[in-house]
Amino acid sequence: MNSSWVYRYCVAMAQSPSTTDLPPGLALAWGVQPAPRRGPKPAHSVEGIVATAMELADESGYAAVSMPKIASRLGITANALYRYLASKEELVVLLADTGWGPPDVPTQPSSWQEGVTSWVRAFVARTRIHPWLLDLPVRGAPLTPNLLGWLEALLDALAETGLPAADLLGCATLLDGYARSTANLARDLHAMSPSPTEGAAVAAFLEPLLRARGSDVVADLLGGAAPYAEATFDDGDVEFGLQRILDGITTLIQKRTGGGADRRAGT
Amino acid sequence: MNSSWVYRYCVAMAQSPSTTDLPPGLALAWGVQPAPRRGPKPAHSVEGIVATAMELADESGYAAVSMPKIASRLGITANALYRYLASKEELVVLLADTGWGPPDVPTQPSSWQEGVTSWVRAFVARTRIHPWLLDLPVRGAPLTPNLLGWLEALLDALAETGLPAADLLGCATLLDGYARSTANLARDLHAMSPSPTEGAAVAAFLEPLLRARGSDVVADLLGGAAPYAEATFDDGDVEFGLQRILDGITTLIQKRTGGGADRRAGT
DNA sequence: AAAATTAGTGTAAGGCATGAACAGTTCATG
DNA sequence: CATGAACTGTTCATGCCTTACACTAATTTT
Repeated sequence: MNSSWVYRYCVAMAQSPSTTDLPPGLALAWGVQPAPRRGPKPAHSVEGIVATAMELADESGYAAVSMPKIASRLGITANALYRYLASKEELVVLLADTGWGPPDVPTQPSSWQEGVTSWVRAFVARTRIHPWLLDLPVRGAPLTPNLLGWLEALLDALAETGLPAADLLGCATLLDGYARSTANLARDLHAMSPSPTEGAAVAAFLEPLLRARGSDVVADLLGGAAPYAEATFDDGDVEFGLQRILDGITTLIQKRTGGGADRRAGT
Repeated sequence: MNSSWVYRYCVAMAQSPSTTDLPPGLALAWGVQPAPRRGPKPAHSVEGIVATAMELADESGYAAVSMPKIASRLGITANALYRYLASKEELVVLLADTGWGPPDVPTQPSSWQEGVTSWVRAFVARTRIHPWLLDLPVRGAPLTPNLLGWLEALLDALAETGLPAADLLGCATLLDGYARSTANLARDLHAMSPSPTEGAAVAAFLEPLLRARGSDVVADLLGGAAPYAEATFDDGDVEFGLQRILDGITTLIQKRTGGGADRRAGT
């Protein structure tokens, strides 16, 4: 298993030739002080702009976050924003970091299972507060303080397993992906208004087509879907997959400690 | 564990009052014949439009798929496309179905592990052929033939475990999410040109900051990142997390068969 | 005070999805 | 066979979006 996360760090930085000119938003996110300025005092601040963007996102989703809307809410024109931000992409980076915030997980979990579980729960809870976090077009590695804080928290929890570093990375990637998928699913379900009658209509449309081509398993599910009328995605849904992953990691620990070095990771 | 997938089916259909007017793209995807037309013969077809959109996506990514671009490539104006499609969202649905295509997995795997493994591999392989599949803004349930085909294939493979239906859904959701996350990661890594020297510069920038706030685990990873110079995301990376999930499902099977009914799913 | 630098405005270009009105083509029916 | 309905593709238009450039006004340094 190559260390995929580490890759993302390195690779995403391909554009930054020196430490002084970092990729958009990075220096800002890390609070690097810009050189003292000479002209008129800025009437606004990057923090204020990001906060306004977050307001918009909280109210109407990520699609509503546009430069003109942010600017007009601040009483300036869209172009003025570009005195504070190099591009919208930079805003998105800062928005992600601010939206995620610091990870709120217990620092001293009683077991690695508990630590990982609360991490995943905290992750999903965060996306419930700010659903638009899942819509942010963030590509590449997490490089901002809070995003790295989340990663650190997860790795800290996993470190208690005593697994080698390469395995920790693999597990972190697995869990991060799971948390993200689950949060996405929960968001999708929450976003659509459940209407059992019309859902049944589609089931009636699809079921014969599915049966006709032999997709019986899916057809059965669809047919049996009517009973499940409440569309809430409860914590049990989050828990199920998580439990499988925890069990899988447990098996890995046994393999690593008991089975000796007969197999390399992932095989 | 509520049956999350099934939810998605029902809920997504909330907009379709009757079978005759289905949500955008659904009837088309299922090949429902439209009523015989009277006017002039259409110079183009939905299939052709989707194929052109796929060309554009393959060449320049999903961002390049715009109505004007598709239209100009077909020699018509953008508005003419709306004689074939109700909206861009509909195009995206068809694009997803066409891009994924039928699942190419062995129909008779020798074990459920093998079946699931080849499903995940096929999934990831597909996203390597059409990376833009991961960018499509598809919300809600898979309701098109090929997407349901992929789900069916996964459930078929999982059915060999003998687990109850509710568990199968949970496992399918878990695996689908994993495959998607992994594919996303692989795509991100592949998309960025790896440049170890500059990656090291960022590591040098970040490491002291991370150490200063006590993020030693991440800092160590970052420091040790230099050796990993090749940015390929090999099959081992896909395999690692998959193996954990397979182990987790194995544990679940043991729990379900051996442990009796002392615990409900996911607890 | 003068010069340099910067904040915000106005203008504008180029891109996007999509709506409405319209011209021309073709088919079904009288 | 003719006529009208239906349909395709065009033009015109709206309202978004990001972002580049030139300009004015304010402020700090020299």
